[in-house]
Amino acid sequence: MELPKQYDPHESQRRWLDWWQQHGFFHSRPDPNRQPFCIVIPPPNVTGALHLGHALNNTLQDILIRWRRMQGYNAMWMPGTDHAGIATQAVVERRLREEEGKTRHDLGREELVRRIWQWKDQYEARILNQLRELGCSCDWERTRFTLDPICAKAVRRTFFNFFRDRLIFRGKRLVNWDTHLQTAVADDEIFHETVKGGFWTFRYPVKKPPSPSGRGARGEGLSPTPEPHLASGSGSIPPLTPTPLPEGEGQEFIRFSTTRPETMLGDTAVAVHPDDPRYQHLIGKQVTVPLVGRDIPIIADKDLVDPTLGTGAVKVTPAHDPNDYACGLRHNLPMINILNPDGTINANGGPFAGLDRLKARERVTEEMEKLGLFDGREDRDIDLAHSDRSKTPIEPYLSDQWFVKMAAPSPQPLSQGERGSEGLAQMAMDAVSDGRVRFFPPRYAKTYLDWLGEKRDWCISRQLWWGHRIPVWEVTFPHDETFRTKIREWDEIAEEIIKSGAPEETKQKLREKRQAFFSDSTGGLSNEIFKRYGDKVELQFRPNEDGTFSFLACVQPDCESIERELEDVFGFKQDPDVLDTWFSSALWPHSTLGWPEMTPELAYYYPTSVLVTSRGIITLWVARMVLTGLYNLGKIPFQHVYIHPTILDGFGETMSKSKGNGVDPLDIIASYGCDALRFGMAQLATETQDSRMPVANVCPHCSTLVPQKREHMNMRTRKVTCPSCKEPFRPGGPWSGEDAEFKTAKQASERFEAGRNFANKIWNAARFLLMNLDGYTPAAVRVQELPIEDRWILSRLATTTVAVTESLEGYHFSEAAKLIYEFTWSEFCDWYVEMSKGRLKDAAARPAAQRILVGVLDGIVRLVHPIMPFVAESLWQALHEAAFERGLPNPDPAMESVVISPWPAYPAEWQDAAMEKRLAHMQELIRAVREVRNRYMIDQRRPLDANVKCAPPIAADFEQLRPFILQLAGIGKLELGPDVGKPPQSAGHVDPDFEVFVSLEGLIDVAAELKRLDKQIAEKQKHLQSAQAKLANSSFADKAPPEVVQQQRDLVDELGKQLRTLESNRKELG
RNA sequence: GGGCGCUUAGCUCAGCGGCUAGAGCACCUGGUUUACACCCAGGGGGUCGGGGGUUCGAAACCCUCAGCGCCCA
Repeated sequence: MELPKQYDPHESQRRWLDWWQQHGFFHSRPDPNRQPFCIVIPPPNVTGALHLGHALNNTLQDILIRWRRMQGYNAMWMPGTDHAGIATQAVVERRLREEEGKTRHDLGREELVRRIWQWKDQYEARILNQLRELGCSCDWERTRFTLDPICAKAVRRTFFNFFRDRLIFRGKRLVNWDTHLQTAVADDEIFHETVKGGFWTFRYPVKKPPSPSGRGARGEGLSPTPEPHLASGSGSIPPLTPTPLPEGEGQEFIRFSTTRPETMLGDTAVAVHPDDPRYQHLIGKQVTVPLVGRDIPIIADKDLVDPTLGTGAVKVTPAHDPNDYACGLRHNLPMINILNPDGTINANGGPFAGLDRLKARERVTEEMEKLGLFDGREDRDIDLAHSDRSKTPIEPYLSDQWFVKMAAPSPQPLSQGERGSEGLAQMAMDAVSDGRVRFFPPRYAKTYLDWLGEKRDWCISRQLWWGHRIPVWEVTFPHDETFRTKIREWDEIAEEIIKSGAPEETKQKLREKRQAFFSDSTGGLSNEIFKRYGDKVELQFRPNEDGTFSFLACVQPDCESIERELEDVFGFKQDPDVLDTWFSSALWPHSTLGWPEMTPELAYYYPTSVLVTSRGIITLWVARMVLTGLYNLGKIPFQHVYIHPTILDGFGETMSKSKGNGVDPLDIIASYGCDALRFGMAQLATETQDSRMPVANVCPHCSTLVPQKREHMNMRTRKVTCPSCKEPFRPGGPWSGEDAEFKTAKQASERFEAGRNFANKIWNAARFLLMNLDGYTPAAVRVQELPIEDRWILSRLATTTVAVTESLEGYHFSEAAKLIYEFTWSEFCDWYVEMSKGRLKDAAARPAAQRILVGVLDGIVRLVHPIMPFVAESLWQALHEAAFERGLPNPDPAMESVVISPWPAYPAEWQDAAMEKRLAHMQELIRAVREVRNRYMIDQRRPLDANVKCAPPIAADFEQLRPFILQLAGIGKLELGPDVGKPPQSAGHVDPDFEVFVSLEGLIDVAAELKRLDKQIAEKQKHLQSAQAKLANSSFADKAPPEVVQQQRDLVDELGKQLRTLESNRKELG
């Protein structure tokens, strides 16, 4: 049997992808007799195609899955995709704008969502295909999507339970508001950019007789969390009539600076540092906000104010700045919202209402100047938050949002999950602190714990149309004092009960109390709802800012008829918002397995074994999966979290399709093959955080790699001239469509050459074997009976196998790849295969040599399979023909596919360090002779004579290895032994255990040889001196471990000996 | 501002208290020996970012400075 000369990765990919699939090797079923190993994929966004970052993430998962499958685990890799709410909607909306000039409002909710589903179908297919092409051994039959009915049910159930347990609430909160898209965006959906701005200084007049204000009363306190006092609408704040300024001497002012003058319209305090002597006398006094005529207090706040900055006084706008917001909560300040959702000033801005905020900024400044209260402006660079989606500046904005409570006492009696009196965040922190969930590398646990430790409530609502719609229906009632009191009473009772008591009993009590309340209240509606739907509907009450009240009804999953009745019969309306994408992703490890149904899959595979992801989403995703897993099931979602590096481009920038530096894995596969891509991915998975991957454009005319330059990114360059063939092309990037004039380059990176070459190397090693397997007979191998070279390679194989296994256990993918590469290339191919060539021609030695060759190659193919499955399968199948029964130490009929073959493990006693040293002597000897031959440019075919002076045991080894030494070093006559002399004209090499002299009669260049010897002597002397200096240092001998001291002594002896030899050689020459 | 990292050969990276600091690519020399030129043999190339400290001993540990990246404010 003969293989082609070169490995063809594409042919291999074509053959095995379908074949694996047809044989169902990737499908797993629950089997109580086997141990599961399960990974859920981090579901890629359907926003766009995968890039190399995904290739890395998924290759590593596949390596783990394939390896564990070989180890006999029942391995299951759950695939799927994520709907990626805002990102996907934004992409579709942008296309709508560009291609049809329409907005989402032109289409309407239903039609827009339909279009996004179309987009999703297209990209989901593309993504899943990319994963298949990467060789991912996912259990494809189980593929899920975060918006599919199975996942939706889990979302509904979780939301309902949270709602029932009072862990979800609606409140006014300061959010990152995208005025362009008119939605709140999460913290991770914004980026900071320094822009040119200003720093204005103003002054407010201090009122003389400080008037006690009635403002600042507490909120109603009916909501599970205290709400800040909300003041919006002209009813609750003083009239917007500019007050005439106090005249005359003695008028005091307080000066402050701001980067956003328009926010003065919403100021509700001025803060100073409590210890600042300049302002002591002003604390507690009032100032007037001139433009709106509002009196506000001067307060002391040590957290908000840094007395060393600016004037030491700070205006406080709680509704429009995060720090001010916190201050407002501390001091119970009113929160005045001055913005409309589109970023224009609302009615609270009085005369400025209707102006865009930037226009208002100018106008406010002008008006203040007219009043003589403007003290100048300076230029300043401002670090401004921008929306990732619309690229417009973010406004901190007070709006209605839904939240999950992170710190509240978790009312466990009502939930099915784990007990945790400290709240959801603490529960998730404990799982990592006590080691139930382990991070690899461990330092990433800090990111997780620090973030959860802040226990910030999780804003889960998004003003979008694409996503899981919030399952809450609302109906509003007018203000009614009796009703209000009743509700408060009921609410207090409910609170009290939730905080204490045993599960079932409590639930029952709560039902009774509620029943009692409903039956005698004016809430005939709620009474009716409760009677009709029981616990299918969870009702809550909420006082609104305007004095009205709302019923909020959360409906259990699978109750569509109830939802319809609520709307049609009772006049409820569903909340228009959808849930944050991360809400559904947070459930991924159990929703994909069928929760809330207790499916066989959930019982068997959960908790999963390991989660593989990048550090960017430890907080957003990993933490929340742990949290919901514990809440919903009382169990962690995964035992290990492996965090892999982030791939950056050659300039150290993160890869992204929009920049044009994000490489499509299919481009790499096209250039180098999938095995090469995967090997490259494994290679760069070290413990570092980032890995650079310089990107090149592949010239579409001549395939030359043209390095990407910064100016090629972001579609800034349309034409590049190939330096090799001089033809023009367009560099790779986020272009929409083809260019009429220039072909567009694919992208590549030479870092994948190593993998391509390695695949070819293994291929050719196998090719060599297969050409020499005639007459192969399987037989058990008894290591004691083998010659030195066989024992050496088996020792190396056994040692490598253990090391590879340990590397994978510790998620050291790069180490595993390196070990397999070095063993295969530098030991098996470079030495063992070379040594075998003679033996294969020797009828007596041939059968044993064949067995070892086949056995070792079989081991290599298995070891490399998780990383390079295609070449592994090709060779596995090729071996079937010539050596169906194979394996060490006892041959067995081979498995149908390498995918299901057992992971190698060899007898520990095969590992023999002494044997490895003995062969290393031979390698050193051969290298020395080759070096002399190269240096003197002696023809490869001309035999050289060599004398080797060494102790008898070493000579005995060399004697055994004589045929290999002659063959590999090209030696004609070889003298061995302790009494062997140095030929008169010769070049040599001094090793601690032997000296070798190559006879160079008639060839020697005495001057060159002297020069070389002098260099060697100088090196040895330098080394000897440093070793002697160490020993001369008395504290070294005293404090260093004895074996280290002895090591140095031996080194000094050895170097002395070598020096004497070198010097005598020199003397003979000179 | 806080945190996590990074800075080692021309490039991309290993090494993370003790042999003369390594690999791949690139570079130089020589090679059509029927496994492989995606190859073989050999070679050159680094005061391990700067400074200070701990230690018998530091690329590695600590401090500090400079530069870079990311995350959180």
